[in-house]
Amino acid sequence: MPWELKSDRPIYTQLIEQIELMIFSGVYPLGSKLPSVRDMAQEAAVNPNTMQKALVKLEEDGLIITHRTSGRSITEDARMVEMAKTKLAQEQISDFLEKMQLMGFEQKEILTIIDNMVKEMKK
Amino acid sequence: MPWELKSDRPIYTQLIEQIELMIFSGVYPLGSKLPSVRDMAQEAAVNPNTMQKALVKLEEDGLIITHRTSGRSITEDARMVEMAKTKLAQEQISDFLEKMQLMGFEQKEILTIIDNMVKEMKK
DNA sequence: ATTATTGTATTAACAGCTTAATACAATAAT
DNA sequence: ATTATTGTATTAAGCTGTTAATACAATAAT
Repeated sequence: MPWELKSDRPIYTQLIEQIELMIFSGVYPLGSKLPSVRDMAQEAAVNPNTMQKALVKLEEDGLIITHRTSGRSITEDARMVEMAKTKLAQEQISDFLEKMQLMGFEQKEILTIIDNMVKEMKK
Repeated sequence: MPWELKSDRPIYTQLIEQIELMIFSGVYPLGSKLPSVRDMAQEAAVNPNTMQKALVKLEEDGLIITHRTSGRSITEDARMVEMAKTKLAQEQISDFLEKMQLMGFEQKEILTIIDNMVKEMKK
């Protein structure tokens, strides 16, 4: 998964989101060790300070543990990860539904549209 | 519809999005006159320059027409509005589905979740 | 013990967004 | 004709995000 960074939003927030996704989807398994700030920064082609900022936030959220001089690792608390994942999913869904309704789509319409798109993707 | 402006993204982009929604949903009907930049800025509690920036972009996209000294109005080209609306909707849906899949949800799961949420909303 | 690697902190510079205060140009309203 | 309203442009200031270059502190590796 290449790092996809656009310029329309702060980079560090995008880093946070993408690292979250990698945790949720198991790219970084529970308890696994993360690369160093410098390595992750280089891989994402951003400044170490920017990556640092993202990692600090993820630590505040409890998804990442910092071991002062031996790097960082993903938390081993599966419940915490699951909760964060569920919360994000619900936000995604409600934001999406709200916006579609603001655009004037009926709930029934929305379901139909998604249904069709999912069928398309299965092909 | 109160203006909802967060500080995590440029305000002018949020203004663009919200005005688009108002056009798509008919709050501003086709051909109708928009308030002046100054009035809209005051209503949204932003600087006139910021509102101006958003309106200029909407004009570039063809959704708004500028009448040099007598204000702006929504385009009367229903086809153009419909196309912009469809394009936005498709972006919303594909972004949403992509993110849910990155989080590790199966397509079937996603449909079920949305189905349930829509049923919830109907109550 | 020494070295390398880790996270962390600091300072400076630059760019973009936002606000503020004006000013100008065109024209609708009077 | 005059006035008011419209969009537009300019300049300055402040803030945040980003990069860059360094330095420090703690400790794992040797």
